[in-house]
Order: sequence, then C-alpha cells, then structure tokens
Amino acid sequence: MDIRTRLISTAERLFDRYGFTATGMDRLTQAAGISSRTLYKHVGSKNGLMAAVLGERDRRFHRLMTVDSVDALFASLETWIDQEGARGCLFLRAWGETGGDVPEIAEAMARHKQRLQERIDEIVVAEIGRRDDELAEALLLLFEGATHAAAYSGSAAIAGARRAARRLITDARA
Amino acid sequence: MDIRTRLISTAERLFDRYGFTATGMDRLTQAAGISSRTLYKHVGSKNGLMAAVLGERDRRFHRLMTVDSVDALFASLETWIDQEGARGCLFLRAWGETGGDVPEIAEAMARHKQRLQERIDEIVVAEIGRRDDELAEALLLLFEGATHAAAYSGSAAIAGARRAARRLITDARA
DNA sequence: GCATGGGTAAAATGATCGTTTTACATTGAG
DNA sequence: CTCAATGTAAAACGATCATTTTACCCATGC
Repeated sequence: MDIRTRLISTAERLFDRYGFTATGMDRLTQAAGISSRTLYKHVGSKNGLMAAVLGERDRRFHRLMTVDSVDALFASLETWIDQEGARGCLFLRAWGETGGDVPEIAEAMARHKQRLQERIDEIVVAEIGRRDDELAEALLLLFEGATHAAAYSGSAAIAGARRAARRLITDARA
Repeated sequence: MDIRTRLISTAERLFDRYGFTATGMDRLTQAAGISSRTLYKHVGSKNGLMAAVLGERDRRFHRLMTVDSVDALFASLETWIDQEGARGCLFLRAWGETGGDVPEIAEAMARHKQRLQERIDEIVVAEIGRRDDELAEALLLLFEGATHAAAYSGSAAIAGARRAARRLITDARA
C-alpha cells in the first residue's frame, strides 16, 4: 500500500478512536510504520495531516452517499456506521477540537457540510420531482441527528430517522 | 462569587471554546484567578473538572428545557444557543475527546442523553395525550440534529427542526 | 493568642507535545 | 557509475502537559 494512503487511513482511525489532540505524532508514526521525517515531508504538520484525513474521508463518505432515495441514503448511513463506528461527525469534532481556529480544518468542515446539503437537495428532487428547501432541511437535520444519536443509541437512531424522513416525504408529496 | 462556581463556569467556557484537551490547566487557573493547588483540592484532576463541568451544564440545560410543548422546547434551544454558542453537544465532544475511556465522563454523557430522552417523552404526552415512542424518537433526532447543524447553519437549523417537529406532531394527532 | 482551614505564589516533577535535525541506507534513472 | 529522491533511525529542540510540593499568608473560632 502507498505510504501516504497508509499514513492517512491510520491517522483517520486513531483520530476517530482517541480524538485529534489526544493522539500524538509518536503514536501516529509508530502505528503507520513510518518515520516522523517522512510524515512531515508528506503532510507538513499535524494540522495538515488532520486536513488531509478530512479530505479523504469526505471523498469516501460522499462516494457512499451518492444515491437517489431517502431509504438508500439512510441505508448508506447505516453501512457507514457499521464500518466506521459512531462517535459523532469527525468533521465537527475536528472543528471543535481546534476551536474553529485552523482555516484548513474549518474549510474542510464547511465543504463537507455543503456537499451533504447539496446531495440531499438532489435526493429531494428525485423523490418528489421538485425542489423543496424546507423538506431538504428537515432531512439534513434527521441525518445529522442520526449521526450523533447513533453514538449513544446505536443503529436504532438511523432506523428512527429513516421512518421520520419517509413520513415527511409522504406529506410533501400530497 | 463562590470559588468553585467560578472555576467550573470558567472551565466550561474555555472547554467549549477551545476544546477539552487543548485547554491546559495553566490557562484554566489563570482565567479563573485561582492557584493550581486550590483547583486540585476542589476537583481532584482534569477529568474530575471535566465531569464537574458536565454535571453543572446538565443541570442548567435541563432547567431550561423543562417545558411542555415542542414549540417551547425549540424556543428554549434557541435561547440556549444564543447564550452559549453552537459548537455541537459538549457532552458528545467530551466523550469523543476522551475516546469514551473515562468512566465519569462517559456516565455524564449517558445520563444527560437519557434525561433528554425522558423530557421529550413527557412533551409528547403533553402534546398528543399519549405515549408515542416513534414520535419521541423523531423529535429527539431533530433536536440533536438542530444542535449540531446550528454549528454551521446557525439558528436557521433550529427553526427548521421546529417546523418539521410540528408537522410530525400534527400527523401523529390525526 | 494561637491553631486550623483555605487560600496564595512559584518551583519542581517527569512525561509528552509537535517539529527539526543529523547521519545513514536503499533504489531507480541517466 | 553516480546522482537525486525517498526512505529510515534516533536524538535534540524548546514548549507545554497534568500534577505535586514547598513555603507562606490570613482569617475565623475556640
């Protein structure tokens, strides 16, 4: 496996499991099996590594969320959480741990959320044949809620969000 | 003001603004205007301080959320966020930053979320005159979603959640 | 009038932080 | 053959981490 890929996926796992600030560079280099010199050649700094991790995660996340129905959307979320675990949105966590003060990280968060919003807009059009900003907003909130409630309620949160979403879609169709 | 109260409210502000791990004890003692010796006499350790902060926040939060309608619930959430800012749920953030490995913190998070669930159960009964677990779950998800989406969408997220909640209540009454 | 409890300031603890540096090994291309 | 790139290991950097210790101040109550 490519060294940069290994570094970033290792970092993603450790950041998610232990938190960003609590995960030191020594632990990172040791887990990835690379020297600290190589790490800094590749990502420049810890903030650079965090931003790179978020960038990769965003691509992987949106590849999985490219669907055209709410049922499929929440099914994908369930798959995601089965694979990744549920510790809350990693973008919000990175943003919060850095106090919103690191531009690269704040931008990665904003970009990720904007893309999510756009994806849901598209799903709404596919579902009811027209734009409906109010419905899209509600679905985003249910998605966000499920992501975080899954941390303490498990996958029941996702099933609940899916049911509520379907109900709102049905209402909007009428 | 009582020294312990000042310590805990200062810590809450700094933890929320800069993150738990990123906030050092020096910064804390300096901001609270107390010596480190006194801090440790009062809360024992940094984890103890974090748990104490969450305990106080839980009391304050639930005092504000003691209402009997969804409209009032989301109005209270808006008040809360106006006062406290929107950086995501501080309980989930503390839990995430510590990897879920600190019992006192994991328990504070679980307790807080369980109480929120119970409060929403009560509101559902007040609204439609009977228990409805599915509706209550949906409202919790909207609440959780609004809490986190407010970090990047501001108070529009709360207004949106309130509208969706009202719609679900109307449906459930029929 | 003096002990005691609760506070202060400041230094010391040893560990760990993110980052840079020094010195060396391997390897593929011109 | 050799140069340049890319990697390693390991030490050093100064800063900061959470926590403890030492030494002192000052009030309140017996």
